[in-house]
Amino acid sequence: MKGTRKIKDLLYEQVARIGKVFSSPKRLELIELLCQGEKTVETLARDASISMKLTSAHLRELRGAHLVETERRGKNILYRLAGKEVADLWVHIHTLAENRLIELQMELQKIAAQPDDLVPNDRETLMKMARRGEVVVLDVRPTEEYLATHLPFARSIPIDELRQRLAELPKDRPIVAYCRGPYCLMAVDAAALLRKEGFKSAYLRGGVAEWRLAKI
Amino acid sequence: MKGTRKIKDLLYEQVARIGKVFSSPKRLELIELLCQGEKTVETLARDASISMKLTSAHLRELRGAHLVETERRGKNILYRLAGKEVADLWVHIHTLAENRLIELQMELQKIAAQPDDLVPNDRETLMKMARRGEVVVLDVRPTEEYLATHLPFARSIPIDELRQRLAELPKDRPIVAYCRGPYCLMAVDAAALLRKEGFKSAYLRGGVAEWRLAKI
DNA sequence: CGATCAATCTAATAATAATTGGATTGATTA
DNA sequence: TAATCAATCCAATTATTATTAGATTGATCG
Repeated sequence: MKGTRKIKDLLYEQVARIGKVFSSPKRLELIELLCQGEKTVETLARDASISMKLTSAHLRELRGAHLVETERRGKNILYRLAGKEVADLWVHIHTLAENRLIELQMELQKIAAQPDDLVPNDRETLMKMARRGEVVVLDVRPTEEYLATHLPFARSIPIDELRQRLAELPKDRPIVAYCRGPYCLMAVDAAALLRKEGFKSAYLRGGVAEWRLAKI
Repeated sequence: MKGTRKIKDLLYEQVARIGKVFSSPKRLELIELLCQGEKTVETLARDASISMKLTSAHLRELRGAHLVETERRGKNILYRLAGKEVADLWVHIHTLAENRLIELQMELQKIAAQPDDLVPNDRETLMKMARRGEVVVLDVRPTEEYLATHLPFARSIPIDELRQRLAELPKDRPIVAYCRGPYCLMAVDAAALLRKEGFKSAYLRGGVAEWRLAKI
């Protein structure tokens, strides 16, 4: 009742350290990238379109909050998330944002490749269909990310190679593309391309992190 | 692939708006208070030990992110969370913080009233015992908060009145106190007092928000 | 070993956010 | 209607953060 205030301030202060990490757009993007698997600073910088110095500074923050771990591999330093719960929190935060911020909803709607690039709504039936080969689940992320983890039954064709490798895909069954997550846009582009080429295309909004959390 | 960057920045920017709200200790405390039910600015300011102006400013941020709603009631303005998901995210964030930050773990350990003020670990058995009257679940928050929501089978004795009302409690059965959450400390104080007075006391770390989320 | 590369550290500057004081709004009460 | 109260708005002043530049570290490779 008396000296409680100082303790409380200390406790909330600590929790806010975690919150701060999620308060910068760039850091959020880095976290989403790390959800795809471990990466070097260079790769992260390139994928997030920021300088290496700035990337390094942001990663420093992440490390300070114990949300990522590092490991030296030769010349490079690999970063990875310190646990699945970090990916989970990212999903929780962006989900809340999508629920609450009309602005974000509107932006996301604009992105939708085509009104009828239908997003299969129910994961279980999608998996059932994928298992039976009634749909093709297509991972359009870079190969390394596919190798790190991917959805069950997914095939890998990185978005850059898609145009050249269209022949590998069937025209009679729907092709469901996915990428890193709802802000990645590779899957949207892939779906649009496929549709233009006469395939039955669709895409998933989420990536592996969203999928994992939904399964639990 | 081309003008993607601008869109991405916009999207992450939006999500970061939510993250920013959770990046300030004071705002976190306000959120936890709002998890207990709707409150006026004055009440929030008092409970969080900050000036009304500053409280108002922080609440403005919360409102800007659509995480709280307001309603005028006579002279006062009531604030409430805009949805359960907001409380959920608060729980998710502080849980991650407790898992990742050793500093926070240490602080929380220091608080523990007594090594043997055992926290009943399993919610279901606790509820079973409460239903049968084998334990007394005691809500030590202010009465208004108890009225807004409380745990099943809980009795209300605000911490301020506890010393005067000890006679209402049994000495033969354990008394499990709880309050707003792990950073509130009222339950710890209550448990310490009860123990000193010869009761079998314990306390829960979580409050109603933590309980709700765990049940789902 | 000297050169190169990936990444970090340090310090400086630019951009944002927190906090406080003074004036203002909307509702209530004398 | 004037006085009061709760809360907000506005502007100014302080802290904190983000970002960039320059020097430095640790590992590899010729």
